[in-house]
Amino acid sequence: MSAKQFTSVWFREPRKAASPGRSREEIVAAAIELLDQEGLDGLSMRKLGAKLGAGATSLYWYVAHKDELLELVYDEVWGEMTMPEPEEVGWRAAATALAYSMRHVMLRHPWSADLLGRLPALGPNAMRVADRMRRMFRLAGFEGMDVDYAGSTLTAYVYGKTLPEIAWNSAMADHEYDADAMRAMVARAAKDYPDMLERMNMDVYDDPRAIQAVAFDFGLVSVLDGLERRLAT
Amino acid sequence: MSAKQFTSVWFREPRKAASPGRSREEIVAAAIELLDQEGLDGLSMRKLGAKLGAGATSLYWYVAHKDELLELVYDEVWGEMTMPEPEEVGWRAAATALAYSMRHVMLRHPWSADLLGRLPALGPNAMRVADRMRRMFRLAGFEGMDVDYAGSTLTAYVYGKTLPEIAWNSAMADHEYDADAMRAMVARAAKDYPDMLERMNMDVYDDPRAIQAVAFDFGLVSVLDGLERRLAT
DNA sequence: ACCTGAACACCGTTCAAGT
DNA sequence: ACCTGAACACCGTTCAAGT
Repeated sequence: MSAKQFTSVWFREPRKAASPGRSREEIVAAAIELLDQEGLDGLSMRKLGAKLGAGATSLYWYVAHKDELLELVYDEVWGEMTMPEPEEVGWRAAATALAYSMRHVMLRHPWSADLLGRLPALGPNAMRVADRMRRMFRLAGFEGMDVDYAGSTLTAYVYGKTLPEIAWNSAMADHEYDADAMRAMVARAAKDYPDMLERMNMDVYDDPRAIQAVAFDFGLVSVLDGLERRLAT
Repeated sequence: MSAKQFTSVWFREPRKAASPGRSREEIVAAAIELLDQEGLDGLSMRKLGAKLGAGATSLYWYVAHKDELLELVYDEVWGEMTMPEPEEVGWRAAATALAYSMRHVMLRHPWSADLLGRLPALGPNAMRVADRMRRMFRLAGFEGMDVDYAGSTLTAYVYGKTLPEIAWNSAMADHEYDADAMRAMVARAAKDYPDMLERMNMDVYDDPRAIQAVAFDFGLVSVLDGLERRLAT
């Protein structure tokens, strides 16, 4: 119906670059600070304006709407992801390092989980990582579209695994954590499934963070093994 | 700080079950209808009340807050996921079927992507799927915590892969899709990376849905191969 | 060129009051 | 037991007006 073309912040020239007023950089930095402190719900145009000592709506001069601001902020997240040059360490070590870096950046900025996979990743930092990842998988031996497929398999795993971790962490941060109470609750939900109840006796609920770390590595190794297997055939 | 215990709709008795007034089932059904029509942003307590011919705030008698309503709705999503009995078809066929079913349910209810991984999955339908998945991976040969790890590897992949698909689809639905314009835009973003530009000539942008389907299968096979490899060692 | 304030059309949630 | 309406404290965004 709507004839609007798809667009993105990255395709609009920023308003005059430098000059007197506020800059995009300043706004983005303040936004990230607010996000780290208060989460995604804590970022409102009004609060951000106030933080910058500006009127509630003055940000609309720099940014067409809130989503553009989020696109900007989102690319900063990509900027924090680090990864060795695949040519130097080999593809598998590079892939492992990238996966861990993605996970740590997400855990450090829990709000980023709500942006990942939802916003177009067309900023310069996202591009840099995407390029490195492509080179990594070509080095491994993938060709044509398989390079893309391998890349999205890896990122899908990392993302899909880390997001629930973040949700769990934040639910736990908002509440008093009590391993036994938790166990009792889950046991109640699982009461009809003897096979699930067996899990209750394990130490899953005593040190959830440690378990999460082991689980992440287990899956990562599996995914990389699976990709490696495709190269062999 | 807050001493509140973690809780969930599933741990509060529903208000008197049957009886005259509205029922949870009725409310949940209306909520899903609204969600399918207007997406997550389209679901407000006021609109849902109106749809049920009730005052804006009468829903608060059935549900403590909006998140509880979402937990209820979320479990319906799990209820739509189908999966053969692993004992009958073998673990790998069952895992493949489950993965595809998850993907299809998510694509059918795009709003569910915002709930998956974010809300605790403690409802009866979620439990049923979780139990079947556990039995599936035990049948495969996993033991102890590895059963969990294998399960969360699979769901992480499906979820992490499908969510960006949904975001892409909805961005495209809101805009006029033009393969060449899209190509030009991405090319511009990738201008510094010759390796990425090479991709532009492929047919990625001509039939995105078909490519997504192939990509999903590629990754799924890889993940299952990787899990299978762990069993061998 | 940059910023402001008022205004519009929304939210979720609480709560005293009604039947 | 169930539902209502008014009220509170918020949202994103538009826009005419100011400097």
